[in-house]
Amino acid sequence: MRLVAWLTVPATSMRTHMCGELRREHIGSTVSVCGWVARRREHGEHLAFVDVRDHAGVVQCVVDNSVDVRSEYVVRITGIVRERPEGTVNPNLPTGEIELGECQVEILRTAAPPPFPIDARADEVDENIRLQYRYLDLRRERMQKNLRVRAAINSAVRASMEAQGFVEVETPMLVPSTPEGAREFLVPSRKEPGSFYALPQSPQLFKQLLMVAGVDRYYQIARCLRDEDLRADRQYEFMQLDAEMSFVNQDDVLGAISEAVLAAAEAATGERPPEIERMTWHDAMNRFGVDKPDLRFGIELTELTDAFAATEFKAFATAPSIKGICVPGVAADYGRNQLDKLTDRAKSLGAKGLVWLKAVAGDDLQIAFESPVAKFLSASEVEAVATRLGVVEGDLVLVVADEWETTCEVLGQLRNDLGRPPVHEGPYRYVWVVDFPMFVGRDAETGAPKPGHHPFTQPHPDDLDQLETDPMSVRSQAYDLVLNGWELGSGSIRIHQSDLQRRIFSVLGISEEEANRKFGFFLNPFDYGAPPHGGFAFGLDRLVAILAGEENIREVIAYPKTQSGADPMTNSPLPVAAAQLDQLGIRVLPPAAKG
RNA sequence: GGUCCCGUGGUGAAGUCUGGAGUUCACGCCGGCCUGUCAAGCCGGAGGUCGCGGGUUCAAGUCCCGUCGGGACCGCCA
Repeated sequence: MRLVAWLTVPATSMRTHMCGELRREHIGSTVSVCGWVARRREHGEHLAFVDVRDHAGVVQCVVDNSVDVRSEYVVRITGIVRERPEGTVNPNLPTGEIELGECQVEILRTAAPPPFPIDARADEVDENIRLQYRYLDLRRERMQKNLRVRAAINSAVRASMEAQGFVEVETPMLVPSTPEGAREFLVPSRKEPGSFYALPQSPQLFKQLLMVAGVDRYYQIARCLRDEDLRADRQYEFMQLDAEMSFVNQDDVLGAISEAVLAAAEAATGERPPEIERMTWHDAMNRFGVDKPDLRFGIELTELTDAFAATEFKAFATAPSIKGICVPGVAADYGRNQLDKLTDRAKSLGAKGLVWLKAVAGDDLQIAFESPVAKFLSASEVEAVATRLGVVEGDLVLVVADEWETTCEVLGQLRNDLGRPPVHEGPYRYVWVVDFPMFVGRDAETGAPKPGHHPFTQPHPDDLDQLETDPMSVRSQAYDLVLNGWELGSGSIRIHQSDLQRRIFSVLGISEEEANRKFGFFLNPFDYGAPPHGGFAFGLDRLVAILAGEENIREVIAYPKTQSGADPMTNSPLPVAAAQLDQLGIRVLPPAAKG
């Protein structure tokens, strides 16, 4: 973190320095600082220590105790920087070697006692109260840091994109409602009562049309809005680095976005991460059981299907896919009760069951397993599990047998449950997940394949032949960027050829008439000359949160909403006056009667 | 739409399982003392509709039902 940059704020008519920037080198100079009273320590009639805080830090001011300053008063203090007397240096404070003496105190504004302490203790305060008094919460060092990490990342992203020839174009906030995708926020039209704009869930349409327009490389730090339920990593409103490029292939896009992400990471942490590795979707599922693998820890899924080819254990005998994970050293921590809970968890994730094996010492330095199914396992099967998973005494082995995808998903979730470190721990592990399947699942009614990314994604060139014959095996040119198990964002190479687009619609079971009705406004402009193009968008809130060591994106958003979508500070959302609704031609239904 | 956790002076917690006077602890606040502290110290004080509503009971912060608010997750987020 470039803390130094935060300390150097130009002097104003009221202050010469920031509180937090004063050091030994300033000894002897007369300075003025402005800020909030962080703490006051009184020592008799004529001595008090007042810690004054601004965003750069705190400095101790020695004042006459007759001056009545209290917590969070806004003050301007003029004094002489001097060395602290021997034995009174505070090594815990960057300004701890000096203090301000002979202080003149000017009270710029008195303050009521804050509802919670403006320091690290507020980390424990009910989040609702922090949000209600967000302006006080933001006054704290942690939140000031988060705001500034965010600003540094935004700035680095802009610089990187511009250095690569991207041009920032702003797209509208009032856009048409689109039939597919996330639920939208609607904005009523006053001039056309009954008609509505939508707030953009992303600038997708507009950025692709900028490619048709010949902009070549577009980017925007764009606000996106989705009316879906909120989570630790999801808000109604969030920011994306949105980008689109012409005359490119997948490598070109990944290269450009990698550059911006690495520049952002360097700005936030001071260290440029190594080149971002790539992994196919299939590898990610096979080894980690998720399409957003957290590479900070092991416990990889290990293939066991062939080892049980001739097993007597019925649940394993017929399963298409058998895999296991080995959680090191925790066998003793899991009693029958917790193991039952793990089994329930596996079942709720879709598995038929879960086999657990505790590694214990066997004969001849061999590993043996303590497990309800141990008696069904042959010596060679035990040997295979122990060897392939690298099991040592005290490990807990979990095995799932099911369809390949279910086996992977269940074990992947258990792997995260049992092994995933908190976000602020360990290295940053970026990974591009590529070669996503073109189609995921089938429509329950029509049986047609459903698009994995969106219906305008280019299939993988090697798989074009299978599009009609074996659509589920077709890979797409869609890709995700993942950091420490969080999906930062996704993108794809788009279809710019009308014949290929028609083939995709046909596979999806969308008629030409329906395609025109639903997507014509988007695709017809392509007939005027769409260049080959592709793009990407990633969530800045998530990137900032991880780089700031926060588990929750609310901590890196100045004014976030609660899980129910409310803002405790402004009390929004609120009812509006009837006259306002009349003007918009809107009538609100009474709340539905509860049954 | 669903599952789970939480709600006690301004703040954080204990008390709830096993009902018995608004009880306790820390911080903050107010007043006093205090000339080298630094989350100062010492003495004194004020401050609560135990989220809200209903029920059971001689008696409810505590048990039951409902409801509101907050959080984690599933669904959802092409």
